[in-house]
Amino acid sequence: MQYLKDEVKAAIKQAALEEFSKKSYNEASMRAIAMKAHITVGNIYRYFPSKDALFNELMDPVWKAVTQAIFDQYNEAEDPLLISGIITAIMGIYRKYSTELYILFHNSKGSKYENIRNGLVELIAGRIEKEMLVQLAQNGRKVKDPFIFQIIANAIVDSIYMIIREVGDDFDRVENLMEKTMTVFVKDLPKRL
Amino acid sequence: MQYLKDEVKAAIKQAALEEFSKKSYNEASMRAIAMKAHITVGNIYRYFPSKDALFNELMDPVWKAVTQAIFDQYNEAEDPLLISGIITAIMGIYRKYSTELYILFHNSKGSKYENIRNGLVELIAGRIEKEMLVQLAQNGRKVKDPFIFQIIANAIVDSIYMIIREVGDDFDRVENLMEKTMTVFVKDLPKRL
Amino acid sequence: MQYLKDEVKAAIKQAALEEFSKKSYNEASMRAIAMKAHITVGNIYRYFPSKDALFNELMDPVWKAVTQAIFDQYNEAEDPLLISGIITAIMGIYRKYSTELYILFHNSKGSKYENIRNGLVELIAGRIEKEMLVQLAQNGRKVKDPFIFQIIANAIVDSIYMIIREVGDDFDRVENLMEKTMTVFVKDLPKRL
Amino acid sequence: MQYLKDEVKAAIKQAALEEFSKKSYNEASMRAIAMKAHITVGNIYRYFPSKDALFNELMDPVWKAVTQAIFDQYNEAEDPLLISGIITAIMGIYRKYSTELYILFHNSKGSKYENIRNGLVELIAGRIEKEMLVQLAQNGRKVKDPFIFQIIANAIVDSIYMIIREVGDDFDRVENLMEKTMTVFVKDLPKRL
DNA sequence: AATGAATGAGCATTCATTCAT
DNA sequence: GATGAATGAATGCTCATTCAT
Repeated sequence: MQYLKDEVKAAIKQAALEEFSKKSYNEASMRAIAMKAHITVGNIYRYFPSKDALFNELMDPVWKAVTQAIFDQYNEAEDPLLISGIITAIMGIYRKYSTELYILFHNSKGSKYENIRNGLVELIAGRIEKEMLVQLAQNGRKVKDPFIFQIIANAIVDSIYMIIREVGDDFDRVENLMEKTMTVFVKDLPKRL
Repeated sequence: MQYLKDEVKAAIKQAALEEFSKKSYNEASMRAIAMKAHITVGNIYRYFPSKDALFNELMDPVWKAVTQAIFDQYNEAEDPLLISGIITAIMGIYRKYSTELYILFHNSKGSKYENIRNGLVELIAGRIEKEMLVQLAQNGRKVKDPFIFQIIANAIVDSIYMIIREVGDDFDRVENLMEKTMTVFVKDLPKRL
Repeated sequence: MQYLKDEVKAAIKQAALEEFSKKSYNEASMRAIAMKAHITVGNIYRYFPSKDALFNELMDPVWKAVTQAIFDQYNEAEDPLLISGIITAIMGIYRKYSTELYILFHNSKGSKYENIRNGLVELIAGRIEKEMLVQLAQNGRKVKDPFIFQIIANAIVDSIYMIIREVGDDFDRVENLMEKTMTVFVKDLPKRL
Repeated sequence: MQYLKDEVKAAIKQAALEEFSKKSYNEASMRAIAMKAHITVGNIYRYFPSKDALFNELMDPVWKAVTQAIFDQYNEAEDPLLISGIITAIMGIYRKYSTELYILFHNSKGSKYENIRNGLVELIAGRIEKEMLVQLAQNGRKVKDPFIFQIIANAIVDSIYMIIREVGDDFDRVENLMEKTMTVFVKDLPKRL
């Protein structure tokens, strides 16, 4: 009866994925997941010890991939194209785990993942700031309010998500838009700061 | 006793505003609102038939103002400053309803207001596209993928969100960051497209 | 409507007292208490923030009285009748809180009070042991297994409870039996050790 | 396949014995018993129709032995050594069913066995009373309040409980403490009554 | 107009028991 | 004979809403 178990577990994960993409971790309900999976609430607990564990099992691969990408970027040599490495990494992740990435970014409130999007934004903002400050200093200029780096980084993260969500499987188009977006946001950035 | 009634209603709305700006619609509690308004729970229901109605009444003016701004922009004559008109409009709304705007942008998930963001993005994207296509045409250039306008518009709206969320009540700083953001994203945009 | 509230609170406490004298803290059910009090579960929580708090409010006076008695005994000068002070104190407590004392001694498993009976036994055992070892040493004798002091102390505590439960309001008889019990258990104890 | 069945049944009983000696009837879990018996939950129900039935089948022999001992003592000729006959009987049972006796005494609350303790107390109290009254009568003395016999009997039973609980499987120590307890409580009892 | 006590459905989680295989 | 997946009622607790006063 092993195949049945696998089927049910898959059904629960699928149902949970649906529920968590509509409601945040906190608002999602185990009852709703059970209903979507056509099983009883109690039975979910044969497969996952808790709501938390279920959410974590769903998020774990994306979380690992995203943190790995962040970690790699921290340790790699300076990249002339700035955050392009991160973006490539995230695109790879999205291709595999589109819904999970959406949940991780938008509906993880209440779970241990709720700050990962911020982490990514912080990382990118830090990268941009570092680079820009160097370039601006060469011309004796300053930045009035460094919060602008957060804004740019946030826009980048959001754009990545939007492109991949809307353009989906057209790999070339995604790549083109990604490149264009980076150009629009960061090319000659010092001139506009 | 109409006078008293108005006072109480105002107190409830004020208290609700505070509660909804700290917690999302679902997480906010009628008890907490009642306490903040120095009123009993039951009494709220003499003024508002439900939590939903209270939330809606709170959001209604901002919602109207924002949709009005969108509508006006759609119908108005071409603005040489691009989307700056919309931004100005939003800043006007923000000066009047900063908290409500914050709630509308960040805590309206699940309510009927959650799509107002899309409306804004569409409008701004349309504006940018129109303007840019004109300018590019003058130089005989084209845009490969017009989706980039959606991305830029989305980034602008998201930045508004973010600025309001993080900078909050410091009106001058909000204005400065708004301006800088617009500069970074759209100044000399044709050159980067 | 204040009197009503007091009535309901009293009803809840009464119902809880009944439930907790039949089931241990862990096994007792808030639903059962609600039913006995002819109210809904949710309403209990208007009066007590948790099962724990309800139990504690019930047990607090007895607990304070018992620990006070223990504390007093620890600090008082040596009493020639050994534990008679404690016994008197406990008798006083029982007259006021018979059911609560029963619960405290027999049904507090799972609560923070679950070790108080042991504490009392330990205290009395320590007292007896101290006294006996002195007396035995004078005759060059020893005690083979000091666990016997625990047994005697336990018997004393249990007897106190039994006497008061069975004899109840007949103060003189309780006193007589208490005295007789102490005589039976500890008079000339060194000779029997 | 009767042989196999017997093995499994024995394994279940052994596992249940372990579980019930650690947790009370209510707190014990069929899952835990199944795991300890290296068997599935459902399979237990082929051997025992319910948790209750399993508990009862486990307790039955001890229960029978104890009640038999009580019955025998009631009908037997006068024993010059007072209640020592009962104690000897209980010690015999203990040697055979130490765990079951422990469960019967400490974890049978709520089951049909919870009153066996009272039976024992009554029997022992009757025995002591009878014997003491004879001895006291020889010296022309009386007992003021015969409830003291209940108290002594209760203390004895409680001590048996306690010794078994705390000393557990050290048979020699149990026997020594049993003997010492009897000495402390009933040796030269007439002198202290 | 206002109070605040009461309700009832909801939440995550557990567990004895049943039953298709 | 045995499996273990599934059930359903129970647990403590929360909260928007209702209603007698």
